[in-house]
Amino acid sequence: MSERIALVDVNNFYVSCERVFDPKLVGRPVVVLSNNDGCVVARSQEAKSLGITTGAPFFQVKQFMQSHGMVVRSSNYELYGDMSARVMEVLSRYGTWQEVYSIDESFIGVQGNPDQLGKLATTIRAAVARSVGVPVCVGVAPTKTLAKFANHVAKHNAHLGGVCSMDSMDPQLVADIQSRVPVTDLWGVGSRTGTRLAGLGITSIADLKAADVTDIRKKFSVVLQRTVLELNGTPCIAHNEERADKQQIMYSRSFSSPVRTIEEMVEVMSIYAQRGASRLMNDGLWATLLTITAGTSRFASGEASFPSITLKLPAPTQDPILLTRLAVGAMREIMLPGASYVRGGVILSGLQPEPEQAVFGIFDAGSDEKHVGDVLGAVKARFGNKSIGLGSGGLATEPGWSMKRDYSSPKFTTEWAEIPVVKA
DNA sequence: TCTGGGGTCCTAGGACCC
DNA sequence: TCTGGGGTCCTAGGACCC
Repeated sequence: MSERIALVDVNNFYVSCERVFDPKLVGRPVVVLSNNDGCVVARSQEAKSLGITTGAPFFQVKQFMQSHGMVVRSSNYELYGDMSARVMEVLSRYGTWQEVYSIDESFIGVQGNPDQLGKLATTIRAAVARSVGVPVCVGVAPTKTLAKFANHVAKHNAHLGGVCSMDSMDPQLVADIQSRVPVTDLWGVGSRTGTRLAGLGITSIADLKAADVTDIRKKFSVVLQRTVLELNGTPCIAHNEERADKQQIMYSRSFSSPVRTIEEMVEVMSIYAQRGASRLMNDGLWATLLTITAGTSRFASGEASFPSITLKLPAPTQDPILLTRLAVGAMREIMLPGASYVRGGVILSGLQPEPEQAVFGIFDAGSDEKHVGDVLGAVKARFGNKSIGLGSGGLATEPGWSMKRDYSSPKFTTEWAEIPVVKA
């Protein structure tokens, strides 16, 4: 009986979600695009085989995709979020603890001898397929870093049937694989660190595993030191079973057409600040810092401008009126009129639970202004997000810069009007 | 013409205090 | 002319992740 960690993740998650509701997509090359239909963020195996890369700008590969009969979808985060919750619920039944690590993957604590662990991994895979309908891979190992690695092995070796439990593997085979897989494929080693490691002759996972930990600590960081320890079987990355409280809430989007005037940017900030305030209320959090940002395209030749400023709020708040007023006022000051902004954002940080003394708006009274937020929230919950808003945030028609989603699938699971109809 | 969004953790350096 | 040392808190920026 040993304690082990399983890392379960959904294969090509967004594409797999689309396929659940549109089985015609099975077996075909499919890609899902980022917000604003900007670039490719998810690809089916068939699309990967045709050479489509993650992050490829859509406009560059559009022709190629059409000529190969690829299916394109805009991202549908409501659908993916709902499907994610279903997968996580199933996984929670199989672990002694669970840490939801991202929208499509979760660590869970598992126990057993090598034989039992292998069977459990297969059982989990079948359970998710049966109750949610998406394919997963399972990696089982003594540490998180190794569980990630095992998952990687499961994914890249079809004959393993989507599971890989390190306890059942021949150690020599593990060593062979680790000497072939580049160190940058490892969880926690990105391209920057990879370049520096290469300078020291460390290019494979096996090289890093054999490196001197104190030397790594000195030359790099405690983060990479932990990775080396974990590769050698010593768990040292803590699990956060209960969701750690959020540290920040960000609402940031690129625009479908550039924003150049103060009037339009005021509209953007007004809407984004109100979205941020709604999220604060949903999460029961109050912000003490407000950051606003905007940016011109990094790919354009025109005048570059990246205005950004952080304001200390007078007291913890979630008030949409105050946040809107401050965001709009600050942006007026720092933006460069005439520059072609392609994105903007509002970040709320210094988050905390309900404070004893909160500030509500520009008046001193308090209760009435708190009321405004509550009423906005209630109306949105009942009639939808676009039903009400303050100032420019209440525009009934979409502004010219708002997000483009030309290839969206319906909200199959979260919108009554869009639930699929089954005819028997 | 058109290149995503939302997070986390760690570190270095400055301000401030005794 | 000489000009400590140690601690905490905060922030900006780097690196990474999906």
